[in-house]
Amino acid sequence: MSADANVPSGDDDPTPIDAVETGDRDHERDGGGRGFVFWADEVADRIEARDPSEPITIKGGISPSGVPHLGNVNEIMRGYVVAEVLRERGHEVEQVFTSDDRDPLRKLPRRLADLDGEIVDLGDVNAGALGRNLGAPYTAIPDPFGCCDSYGDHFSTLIADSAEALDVPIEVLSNTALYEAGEFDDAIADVLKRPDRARDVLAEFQDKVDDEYVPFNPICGDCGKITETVTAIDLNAGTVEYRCTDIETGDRTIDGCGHEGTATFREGKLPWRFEWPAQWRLLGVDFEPFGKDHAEGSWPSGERIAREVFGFEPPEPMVYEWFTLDGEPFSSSAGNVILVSEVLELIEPEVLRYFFTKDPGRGRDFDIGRIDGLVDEFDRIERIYLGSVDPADDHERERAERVYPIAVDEVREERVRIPYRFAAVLGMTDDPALRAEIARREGHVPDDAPEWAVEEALARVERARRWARRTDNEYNYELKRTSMPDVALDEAEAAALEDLADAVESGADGEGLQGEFYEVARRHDLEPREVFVAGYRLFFDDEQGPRLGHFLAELDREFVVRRLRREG
RNA sequence: GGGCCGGUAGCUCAGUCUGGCAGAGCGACGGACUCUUAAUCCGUCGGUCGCGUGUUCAAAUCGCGCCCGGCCCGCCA
Repeated sequence: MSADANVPSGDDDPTPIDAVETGDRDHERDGGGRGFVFWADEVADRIEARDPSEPITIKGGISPSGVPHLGNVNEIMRGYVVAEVLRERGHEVEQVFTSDDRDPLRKLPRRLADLDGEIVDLGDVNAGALGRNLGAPYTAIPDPFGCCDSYGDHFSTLIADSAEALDVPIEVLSNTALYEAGEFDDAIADVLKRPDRARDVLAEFQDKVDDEYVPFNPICGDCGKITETVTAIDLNAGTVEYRCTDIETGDRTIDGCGHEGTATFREGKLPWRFEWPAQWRLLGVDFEPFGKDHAEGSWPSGERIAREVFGFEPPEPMVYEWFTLDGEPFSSSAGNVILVSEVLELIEPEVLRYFFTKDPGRGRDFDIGRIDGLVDEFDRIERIYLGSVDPADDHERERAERVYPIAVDEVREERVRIPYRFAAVLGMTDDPALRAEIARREGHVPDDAPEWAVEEALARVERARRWARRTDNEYNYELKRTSMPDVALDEAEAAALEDLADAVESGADGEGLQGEFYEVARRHDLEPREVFVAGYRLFFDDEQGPRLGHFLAELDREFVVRRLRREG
C-alpha cells in the first residue's frame, strides 16, 4: 500500500565513472575457477543426510495409460543417475518402479504402441472394447493387441523394456498386484480409521472435498469400474459399502451402473493423493524424482499426508522439468512421441544416458534434427575423459570426469568413435568393407584399433544413416547403384566422363583417379567442379558427396565404368 | 489466480548456487592437402549476456521491478 515507488527521478544522476583506482590489482588468478557441481551429487548428499537404511530405495512410477515415450523415461533415468552416484559412494541401492495400473482408463488414447514400439492408431485395434472399459482399471482391460494379460500389462511391459534397453536395473511393481496381495490394507485402514483427518489435510488442497468424501475408491462388483461413492465403512471386516455412481473426468462423464455392493480393501484403490504416500511407506522409499506436474499439488499434499495421516517422513523429493521433442510437448494424440527403442535406432544407449545426466531442473529440447550435436557432445566428453582432448576449462574437465562413467556401461580406452555426421555420410554405401576402408583412410579409425572397437565404431553408421534418412538432411547420400539417375550432360561433360571411364578401366587407384578428374577437366575445357558435379549426379543424384576419385576407386570397377559411360 | 523453466556469438548451449578475463561446439569466411563435397589441419570472424534499477571496488552471476517465449497446477493421475 505504499505510494508509487516509480517516481521518475529528477535527473539521471550520471555519476562519473569512478576514475579511482582501487589499487588492489592483483586478485589472484589461481583456483578461482569454480568447480563443477553435479546435481546428482547434491541430491545424494541430501539423501545421505537422512541417514537412510540400506538398501537405499529410489522409486518412480507412471500409469500405463498409453505409449511410454522418451519423456516418461525421466522417471526412470533421473532416479538411476542418483542411484549410480550413491553406489559409487558405497551404498546399496534398489530402484523400484510402480506401474500404477489400477488407475482407471479415463479417455481413449488416439495412438498406441505394439510391443515392438510401432505406433498404431486407435482405429487399428479393437477400439470398441476399449470404449466399453472406460473407468475400469488398466489391469482389468483386455490388451488391445492381444499379446499381454491386460492393457496395463502391455504398457508396463513397454516401460520395462525401455529401462532394459538403457541397461537400467529396475524392479517394476504392479500396483494392482500390491492391492490384491493386501499390501495396502494397512494404509487403507489408517486412512479410513480417521476419514476426517484425511479430509482435513486434503481439503486444503482440493475444494471438492466435503464431509461425505471418503478416500477410497472401490471397484464396482457389477460393472468393474472404479467408483467414488462410499456409503459405509467397516474397519473390522476390512470392507466398505458403495454405490456405483457417475464419474466426472473433465470433459466427459463415465456413467455408473447404480450397483450397490460391498468391497474389501483389496477390491479398490486409494485416490492418488493418498496412494502415492502409501507407496512410499510400503516400499520404504528414500528418494523420488517427479515431474513438475506433481510439484504443486500431489507433492505438497503427499508430504502432509505422509506426516499427518500416516505418520512417517516422506522421501527426499526432486522435481524435474519436462523436456520437449522437436520443440513441442510430447503428445501421443498429436503424434509428437518417440520411444526409447526408436531413439536407440539413431544413437547409442550411452549417448541417450548421457542426455539424462544433464541438469533436470532445466527445460530442454530433444531435437531429432540436431541429434548429431548431442552425439558430438558425448564424443567430446568421452575424449576428455580418456585424455585425448583437452577440456576448455576446469569445469568441463570435472564434468567429463563425473558424468562420463555414469553414461557409459564400461570405460574402455581403446573405444573408437566415428564422428556422427561422417558416419551418416558413410551410410551412402551398404558395403561394410568399403565403409571401414573410407573411415580408415580419413583417419577416423586408428590402424591399431582392436577388432571390437572397429566393429562398434562402424555400428554407428547404421544409426547415423537412419538419422540422415529420417530427417532427409544434407548427409542423406545414397549411392544409386541399381538405377541410373536421369542426368543431362553436355558434350564436354560426356567426353570427360568417358575419359574417366577409361582411366578406371585401366586400373587407376584412388589418388590417380582423383587427379584424373582435374586432368579431364583441363582437357575438355571444364571447371573441375563441373566434372565432379556430373559425377555426383550420376552416382548420387546429388550435387555433392565424398571425394569421388577415392570413392569410385573402392567400388567394383565394372559398375563404375558402366555408369561413367551411362550404360546403366 | 498461482508456480516453474528459459532469454548469453548466425545456431545449439555451458557459465549464474559460490560476484572477479564472456566461453565451447557447430557455423561463416580465408588458407593447406594436385582436392568440388564430407573429413582433417591452420587462421579469421564473431556477443549492448532480454530491459530497467539497486547493492558492490567489481554484476551474465546477488536484490527488486518489468518484457518476451514455453510449460505446469488450480479435474484426475
